[in-house]
Amino acid sequence: MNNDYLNDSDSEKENSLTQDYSNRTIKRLPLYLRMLRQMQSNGETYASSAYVAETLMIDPVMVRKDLSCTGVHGKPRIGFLIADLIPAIERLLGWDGNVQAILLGVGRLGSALLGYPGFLKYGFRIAAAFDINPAVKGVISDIPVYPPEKMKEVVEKESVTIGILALPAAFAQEGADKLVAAGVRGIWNFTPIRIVVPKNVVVRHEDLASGLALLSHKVFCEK
Amino acid sequence: MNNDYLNDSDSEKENSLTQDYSNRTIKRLPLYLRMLRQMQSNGETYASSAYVAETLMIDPVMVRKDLSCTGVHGKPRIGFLIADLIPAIERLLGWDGNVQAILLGVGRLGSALLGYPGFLKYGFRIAAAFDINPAVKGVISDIPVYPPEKMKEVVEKESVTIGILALPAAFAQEGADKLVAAGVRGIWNFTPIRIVVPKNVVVRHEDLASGLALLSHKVFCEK
DNA sequence: TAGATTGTTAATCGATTAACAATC
DNA sequence: TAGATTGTTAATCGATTAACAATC
Repeated sequence: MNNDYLNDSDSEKENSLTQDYSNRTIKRLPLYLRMLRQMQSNGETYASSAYVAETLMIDPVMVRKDLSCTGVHGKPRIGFLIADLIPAIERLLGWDGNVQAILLGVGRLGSALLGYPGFLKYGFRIAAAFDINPAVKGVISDIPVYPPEKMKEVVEKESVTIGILALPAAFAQEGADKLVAAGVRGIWNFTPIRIVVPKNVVVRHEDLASGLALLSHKVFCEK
Repeated sequence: MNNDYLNDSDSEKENSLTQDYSNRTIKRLPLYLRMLRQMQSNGETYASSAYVAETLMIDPVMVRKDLSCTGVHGKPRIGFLIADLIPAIERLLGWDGNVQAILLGVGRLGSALLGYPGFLKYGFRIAAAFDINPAVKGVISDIPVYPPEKMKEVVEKESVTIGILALPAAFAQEGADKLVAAGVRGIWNFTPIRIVVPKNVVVRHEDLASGLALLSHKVFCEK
């Protein structure tokens, strides 16, 4: 059974026969990246797994195993060369190029995502946003908002590869279809709907409810 | 090693000796809940695991196993009584009472969360928000915004149990300390910082970067 | 050298999937 | 009864943790 759509689809196989990094490793890489960048801007040259592990509260063995996926080798008694590690992680995440994205649905969540400055750190740029409602046409947070008809044109002109779905649930599948038709290769889905897409399109389902479920279950139902 | 802080801390043990539902099950429960509510509002009485599984694209065996945690028993050839399942899931998630929450940091993400109407479906209510910046004082999306000094007072008066952390990274730990001092029992952390809290406070780290990492790795680095 | 750190292999743990019995 | 569906036990798979060898 295919579980790609779930928020934490850590258990997939598909075409990952040769990869020796797990999904959990991939999810931790941004933590390392953020920390390493900070260390670098503090003037540090090497990072030891013990130090990284303690700061991020992760087991040091896991840190070494995760970092070994980058291909960078640490030096015993010294640690890993930060200047090597950062680009290696970026490459592993596909964050080295300039990834162009578009956003569908400029509601509350959509606007928040448009204004989020962090995406650039991930080599990400939201090239444009789209909304059916003509009232939101214009420019929000320096990003132009167009009607959906212009989607394909923008995707082609700007080489957009990622679509962000922030529509009301009722329009989720319709929006996904439009994104696929326009030619995106990955969809970051913020709706609670499991959208159906062709096999060659990757979907990441970002579900706030599942996170909240875990938190409130632990607070109210345990101990 | 304690991994509670990670976005997908699916591997914890702690005080869950007697529980027979896994973290992954808990994360899936909101999906079932949403679907069952929709079915109920469509006038349906029973839900079969096969139908739920197909709609949500989950293995039917897993659906049955997940639903069995609720204590509700399905009837062979018929399915599960929706009217029993809904309150059972709500109880398992702690979503049956009226959970009061407060939000720290009324920036872009914070405002989006304030305006998100979905929380009420999860039995959640944001009672108040707090921000150091006096300029944002007032009312946003019908929710009052106060200076941090009022936090403890509000937590006590409104029986607040959950704190939502939507501050800039640099103030994350400071904000967490304030939430703990004010008496919340759980923190939903939207900053990329691993905050340190006493053992009796539950933290859920909601990390968009990890989701994006998985998506872009699959799009750009696989196949 | 001694000691700190890396990096790998084996054991364990948790979650999913497969097989199948039970039930209406 | 026959057949569809539930529900449980065993096998498999993936990820973490433990143990320890290798290296500077």
